[in-house]
Amino acid sequence: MKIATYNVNGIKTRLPNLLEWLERERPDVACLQELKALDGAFPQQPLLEAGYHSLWKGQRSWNGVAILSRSVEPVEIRRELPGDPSDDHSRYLEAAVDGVMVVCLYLPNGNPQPGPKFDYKLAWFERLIAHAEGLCGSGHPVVMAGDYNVVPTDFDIYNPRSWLKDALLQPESRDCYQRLLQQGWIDSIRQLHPDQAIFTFWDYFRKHWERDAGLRIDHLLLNPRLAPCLLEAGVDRWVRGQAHASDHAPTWVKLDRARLAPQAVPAARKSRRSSKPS
DNA sequence: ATGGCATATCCTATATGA
Repeated sequence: MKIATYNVNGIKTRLPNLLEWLERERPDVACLQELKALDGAFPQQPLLEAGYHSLWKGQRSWNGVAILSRSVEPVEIRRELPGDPSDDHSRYLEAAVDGVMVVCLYLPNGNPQPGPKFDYKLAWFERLIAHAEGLCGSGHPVVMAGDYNVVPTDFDIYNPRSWLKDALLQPESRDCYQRLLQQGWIDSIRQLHPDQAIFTFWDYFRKHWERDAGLRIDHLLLNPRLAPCLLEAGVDRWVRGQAHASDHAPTWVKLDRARLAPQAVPAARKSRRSSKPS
């Protein structure tokens, strides 16, 4: 099972790139961010023709997230990150897909920093940490995939020098990310490639792509139940090199669900094992 | 301190992104 996350930076403009990627890489699940489109403008039909069911949550101009699934329909669990009913940004979707809980998130960028946007980023992150705690220990296999807008360490960027004041590298942002991992989540890419600089984003300026001057900000976190299934993790870099590309590349994991450990059976139920149903 | 580029919409100008 291949699960990917891809910040498309505008799904209307990016649809040809998205369809080409889906056709070539055939992910089973794709979490998309930055749709930048209203619900009614989501390209449901072209995606169905490409073999993908969709759940989506749009918004005019900004944000917007979707979960695509091949062969099976994703079952929606929630469309909002709990904790602030006044938050009207479309940044969160949660669904069950073929036995796996899939979270698709688009964490606020937070620039300029300091300021209200950075405060919003940290507040959103705190809400995520609070909600993720329950997901982590739920006993269900869970993947939290998305654009976290956090460069976890200086090893995850070509050169931190010109980004030191950026919201993506601030100690507060990194501390939130570490606190998430401390709950028990596995950072898939880092788990399998501890010594390799891997990037998922290259900005449009100053020939960053041509120079491979990138950042790692798109992450797939696995909870302890799902972590033993991790087989491979990587970035479809070729997508970033295409004409009219997003500034992000799709990032993915391959999972072997046969490795799912049997769930702990509560003692009260376990004791009934001997009484056969008639 | 600014800008480099790309997306969107209230589109020959401005807000946002990372």
